[in-house]
Amino acid sequence: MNMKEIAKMAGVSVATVSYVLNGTGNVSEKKRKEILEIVGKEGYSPNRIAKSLRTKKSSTIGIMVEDITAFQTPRIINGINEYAEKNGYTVLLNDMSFLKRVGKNFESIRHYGDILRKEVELFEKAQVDGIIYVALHDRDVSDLIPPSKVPVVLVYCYDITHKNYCVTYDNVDISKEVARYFLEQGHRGFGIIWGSEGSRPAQKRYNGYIERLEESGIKAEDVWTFTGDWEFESGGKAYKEYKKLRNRPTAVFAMNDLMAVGFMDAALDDGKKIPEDVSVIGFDNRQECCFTRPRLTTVDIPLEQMGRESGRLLLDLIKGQKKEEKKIILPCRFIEKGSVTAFEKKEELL
Amino acid sequence: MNMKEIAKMAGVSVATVSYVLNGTGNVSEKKRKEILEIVGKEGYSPNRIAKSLRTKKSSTIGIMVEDITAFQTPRIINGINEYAEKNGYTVLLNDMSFLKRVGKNFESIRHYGDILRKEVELFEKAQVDGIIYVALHDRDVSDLIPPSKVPVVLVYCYDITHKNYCVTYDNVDISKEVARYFLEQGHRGFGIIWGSEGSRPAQKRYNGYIERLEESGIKAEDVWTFTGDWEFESGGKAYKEYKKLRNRPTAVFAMNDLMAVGFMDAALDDGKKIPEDVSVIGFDNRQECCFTRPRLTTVDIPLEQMGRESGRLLLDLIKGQKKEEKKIILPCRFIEKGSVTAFEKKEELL
DNA sequence: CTGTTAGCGCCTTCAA
DNA sequence: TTGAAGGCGCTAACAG
Repeated sequence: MNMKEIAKMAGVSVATVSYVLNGTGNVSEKKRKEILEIVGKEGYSPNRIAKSLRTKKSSTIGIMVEDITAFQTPRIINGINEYAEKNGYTVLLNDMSFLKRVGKNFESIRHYGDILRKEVELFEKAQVDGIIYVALHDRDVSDLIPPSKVPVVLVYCYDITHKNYCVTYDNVDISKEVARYFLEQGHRGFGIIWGSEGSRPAQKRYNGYIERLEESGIKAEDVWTFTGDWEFESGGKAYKEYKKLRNRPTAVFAMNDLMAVGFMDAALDDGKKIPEDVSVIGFDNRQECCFTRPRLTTVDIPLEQMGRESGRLLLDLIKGQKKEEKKIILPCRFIEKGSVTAFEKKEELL
Repeated sequence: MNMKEIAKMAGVSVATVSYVLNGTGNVSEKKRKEILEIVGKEGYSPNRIAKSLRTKKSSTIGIMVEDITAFQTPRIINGINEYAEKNGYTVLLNDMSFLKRVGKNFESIRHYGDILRKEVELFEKAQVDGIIYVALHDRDVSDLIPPSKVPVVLVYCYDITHKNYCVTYDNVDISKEVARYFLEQGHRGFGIIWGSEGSRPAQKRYNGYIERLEESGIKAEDVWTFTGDWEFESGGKAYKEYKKLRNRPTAVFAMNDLMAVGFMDAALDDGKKIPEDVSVIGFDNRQECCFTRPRLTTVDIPLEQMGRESGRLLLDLIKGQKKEEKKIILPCRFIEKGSVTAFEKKEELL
């Protein structure tokens, strides 16, 4: 079934059918209805390939994901896909499987420039109208993504050169929220387990946490700090250091769930009670950590929403809209579970 | 840059260029080289859209996933994508987000026939050469997937009518392996927590488990059985029943990780020690369960491999190969962790 | 061995 | 308001 046949059935020319279907041109209401009826009855819809060839638009966007098995990726794809489909776009997926290739050594992804170039080319050959790049780890990816003829939006990463559009989440406010929550529960001794050194998200989480604590009169130098590397094992190392302290904080904010669970695991192995002896809050709301005992209080990143917003941004860019702001920042959500104890006699502790 | 320009530069006709690029037709070695050199220098590659329009082949396969946030989906996509890309195919993704729509009530997916039809049509319009359908839950999906003009392969589900090709994993052998492992560790009292009634995978897991136990002289009627519904909560219910038993088995095989963890959680809440008081084995190797205390001994499903094999099968079908066998069954892998105790004096227990 | 040419299905300019 | 016709880039007869 093609336009020619529809036109014949309706007794009009293909042009008229095209006008009706695309809402271009002026067609009398009568013919319009006749044509639409036939189109409906026949279940006809234009051949996208032919249309693309003609219009140089494919109504297709490409999603490049650094690794689809990374915890954040599926929810982000979910958001993108939802938005794209709702707007008549189809999604091409490309998974670069970087976890297998580089393990945890994210920086070495830089050496895979040829793969990235190849994938972008692949997408361009497939005539995608735009590209969304979903990172494996929240980090600076400036100059990583090769220049492309079509618009590009980055998700779950950032670009210090501000050359690229990116969609990310807010670290500062939610870290303040974490501090506030600890304070509200009556905690007065605080610790923080850093992600890797030099990480911007880590710096922001630190800043937010400390700022809120300082508001309540707690000094930054009184906050116990341990620098980890985002991995489970460094949570255990953090606990070893924690144990050496004279005044052990009752409230520990780990900058991600893996370190939080590593810390908890080591503490439990050591016979400590959680949350009674030490309370812990994580970050990421990873599925891996949803059945720990106690359940980990944590922070959920708005991944679906990041997906949707990146889709929206990309489609706007495709339509030629100019965007002043290169960065979209979405708020996180605090997830209260069971890894923080509440002190009843809050006043006494002050 | 198009073929015409390349042809002009090489002083030949477009047909010759096409012949060279596609390896069709006979072209003199000399012209061949000249053309390839120019193509290489210009970084030219044929427009896929135009090619598709002409050949009615898109070198694209569509993946329909019932839900990309289901635990098995990303690894399956990973396998498909890897195989497809290696063979020059591009992947279109379509996520139907059924978890949001139907929750755990998988059977009601049947009522979403219109969505399925729409998605298949969408893929057909996009001219995919074949479709892979990835289910949310391992169940019978016969007559669920609307007929399509292109080959279809189902993954992580089955079709009792044998109309469709499907790729799945072996339940029987691995369940025997579970029983064997318990026996080897010296266990002599056994239990099993069923998935939902009427589930084929559950029946097979039961059969394998029991068969191996019977080989060692344990009678089926002596195996404590509880019927759950695959969910976390039913693990807790199972524990309540378990507690009422006079002769409590030391070895419990839960047919999935969620029920296993639900059981463990209830047991731990009740002051029991795991694995000392009761040992547990799960099924699925879900990420959600990787940080329980103790770590859950379980069964890993070969998801990436299922993805790769479904890709291979689909591409073979696209090329017109006839396949005798409608079903590909891949073996699972036993994952030994810490939720099973070993009795030292195994002989005495016999 | 190589070139000419007729479409694939659609959009869009131009003319009526 | 409508229709005729060219062409998007490519493939594959067919002719030479």
